[in-house]
Amino acid sequence: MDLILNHWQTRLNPKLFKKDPISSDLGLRISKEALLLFAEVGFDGFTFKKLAERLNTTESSIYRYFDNKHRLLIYLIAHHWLWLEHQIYFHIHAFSSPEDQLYRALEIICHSDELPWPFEHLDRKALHMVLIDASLRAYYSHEVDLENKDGLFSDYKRLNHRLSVLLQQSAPNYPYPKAMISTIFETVHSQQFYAIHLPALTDLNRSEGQVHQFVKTLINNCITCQNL
Amino acid sequence: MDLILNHWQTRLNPKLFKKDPISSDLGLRISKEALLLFAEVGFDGFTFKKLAERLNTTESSIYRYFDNKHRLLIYLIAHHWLWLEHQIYFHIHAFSSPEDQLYRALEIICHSDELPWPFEHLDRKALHMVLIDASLRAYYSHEVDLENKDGLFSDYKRLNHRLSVLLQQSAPNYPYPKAMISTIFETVHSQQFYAIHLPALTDLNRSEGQVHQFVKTLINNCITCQNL
DNA sequence: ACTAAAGTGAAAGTAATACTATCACACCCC
DNA sequence: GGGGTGTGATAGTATTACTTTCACTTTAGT
Repeated sequence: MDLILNHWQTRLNPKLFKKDPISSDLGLRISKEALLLFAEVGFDGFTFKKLAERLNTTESSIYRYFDNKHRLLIYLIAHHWLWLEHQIYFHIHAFSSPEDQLYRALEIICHSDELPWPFEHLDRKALHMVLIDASLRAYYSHEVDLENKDGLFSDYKRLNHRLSVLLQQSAPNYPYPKAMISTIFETVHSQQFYAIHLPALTDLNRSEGQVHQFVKTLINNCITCQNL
Repeated sequence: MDLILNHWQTRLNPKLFKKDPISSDLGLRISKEALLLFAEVGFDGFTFKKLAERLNTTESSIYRYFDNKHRLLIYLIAHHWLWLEHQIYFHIHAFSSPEDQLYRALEIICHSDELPWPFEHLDRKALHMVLIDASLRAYYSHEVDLENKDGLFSDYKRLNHRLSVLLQQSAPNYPYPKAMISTIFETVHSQQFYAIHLPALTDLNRSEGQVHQFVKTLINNCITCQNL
């Protein structure tokens, strides 16, 4: 397990943390419990103090690992993008056409819940809820530019880029591949958020199958309809 | 001017404020300056104290009008949805087919910058920036459910509903009209956010014309391609 | 012109948050 | 047995998000 952890961990941007959380038992417990706490009380309700109490440790100890709760959130979410990218490239290389690859990628994105999950200390379901409820907080903050400069979003951006390329190859005349892919990533979470909290805004329910159908149609239309 | 203001103001949900901001000079100054401050420092940087200083008044006076900065933000943004809805229905009734109506509505949504603007005390450009930078904060909060119950998002939801109906009429076989419309509303702002802060995620620039092209293609594909 | 009510400003206070700093202790590895 | 590394405990600061109270002024009603 340490091997797996280290393999993935080393691919995370070190600027996400002050001290590598997998380098110690406390670090692992912090990331594990932080994820559960985020899922439970949301981004606004999350404080280092609450987290410290749950772990029978102190705020100062947590601050040794993470600058603030915002970076901690980005750190947790980065695991999702990193793993998603790996799974996508693991599963699509068998397909030869970029189109088939893209559709397979969409399936994986929409059913990420059901994939194997290498980070044993991070609860998959909790991460999924956090992605739905709080992932937008990860980049819609007043520190976006700074954090972007530090490369904190590079995992997400790289994945976005790779899928854009596939879309471009599948639909050479479609002019907005990047915008389409980022829209899809956002949509996958926001539609689930709506399904839970603002159901008037969507016809989808929380089942990922429906979300998958929705975004598949989006892509399908890009590829088959070239009537601009 | 008071007449115009009152006409629109009365259509805003009174739960958005504790005391009607247009009922007094201070109230008007608060909403006016709050908008500018939001645009300047973002949601996180915004405090009632800063606002009070700018207005040469006190925090307690502001609290007489608004419960907290989050509701104040929703209050400001509600003006946009209300006015957008009115403009859309003013401009589309000349068209007979739901399809034409929908396309015209898209134009209006994407070029809302250039519409006349009835709220003289609220800076249109600042509101536009706030929509791009902070509008997601309006509903992605840990109080969504409560605020939704209070009807704070009803203007947005109603607009969403009306356009969904148009889309449904234009593309009777398309199964996800609501999801498509909410995706479009979100996209119009988020793609502009990306263009400014995370340009790797989009091929659009900030010009609303490009955003318009992008979402028009989305709708166009729904209507013309029925290959599900 | 007198009164009551409403609106505002000033000041103080509370609880919580987001940190930072210091020191003592335990442990583990040469 | 000494020197780092990791942790816990305590304390402290600045800021935020509010609430409360009181005094003052303007306004509205008769």
